[in-house]
Amino acid sequence: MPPSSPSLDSFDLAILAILQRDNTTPQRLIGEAVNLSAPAVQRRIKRMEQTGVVAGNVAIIEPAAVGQPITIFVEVELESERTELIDAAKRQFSQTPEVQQCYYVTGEADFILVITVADMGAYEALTRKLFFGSNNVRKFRTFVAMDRVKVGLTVPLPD
Amino acid sequence: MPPSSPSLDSFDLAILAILQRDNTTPQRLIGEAVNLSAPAVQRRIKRMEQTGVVAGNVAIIEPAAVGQPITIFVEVELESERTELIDAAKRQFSQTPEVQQCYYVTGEADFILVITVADMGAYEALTRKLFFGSNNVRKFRTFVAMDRVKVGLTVPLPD
DNA sequence: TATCCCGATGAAACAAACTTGCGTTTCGCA
DNA sequence: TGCGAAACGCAAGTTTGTTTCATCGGGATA
Repeated sequence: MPPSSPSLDSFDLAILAILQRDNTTPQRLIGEAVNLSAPAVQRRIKRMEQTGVVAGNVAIIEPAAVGQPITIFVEVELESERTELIDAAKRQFSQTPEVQQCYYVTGEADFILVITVADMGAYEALTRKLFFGSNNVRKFRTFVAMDRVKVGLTVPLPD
Repeated sequence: MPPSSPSLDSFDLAILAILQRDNTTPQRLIGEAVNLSAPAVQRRIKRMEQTGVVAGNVAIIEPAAVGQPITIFVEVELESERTELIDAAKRQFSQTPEVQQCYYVTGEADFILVITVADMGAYEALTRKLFFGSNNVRKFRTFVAMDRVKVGLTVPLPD
């Protein structure tokens, strides 16, 4: 459980705006941009990492470059919404590497998945494993991405 | 346009696996993990960044910590699929900060959006701007995320 | 088979960035 | 007015990133 965050001031937000665009930016440059010394920047970053405001620092890999050029969305509807079955589904989706993102949602579906695969054959095999293999999936709808218009985990920051 | 990548060997893939989990890992440690010297690691990373295999280095921000606790999926169906209108929609979605991800897809919808907002009021306002404001949106379906089961841009890497 | 060339490597030197300690300032509150 | 907590900047120390350079194969060619 992340420690509660004591709320962020405008310095923190300005720092976050930079880091979520490029976290290799030197603290010195960040400092110049926000009018703070490098150590001050460093302390704030450290605090936000410890409190969970910054959830991670990662390199973004181009899927096509590593043989996973196809992105697919799937809406999954379950037969039963018993808690244990929901949890079992969450667990299975989480453990599947091809499932890049998984959300439990309200509405006409129960889950929405973002899946990354090498080709449609791989997707077909995955559906067999994840959906047909489970007798708790009532149905699922597939959307193949023709264009990844905007991709990222960037969050809009308040002013 | 990213320069073509000459294909990656097992060293590159091992390095990528580490970086997409934590890109603050020192090159020295990466070197130990993959049996390479730090300079060798550094050259490979640099090359992969230049060829576009590594598309970015970013901090992941917890949306709830910056006042955007609600994640919403939207399937958007357009009235017309004329190229210019598609492109106009792509442009508008790309420019909207609350639209974190946008995909142009095949199937029963034209676009799938991942949206981040502070509350349902903000979402309602956004729908007015993006969908009702445009007379090219035939309909849209909303899915509110109750649980962000798995989030990230991690790509499965070949062995 | 010998030779040349190319690309990648590791060791070491170097530069840059990160991190810590410390004295000072600021600000809220008694 | 005085006290304490929190944050600051500076400067020193440490770690990390980067460049240089000599060397090591692997392949193509003669």
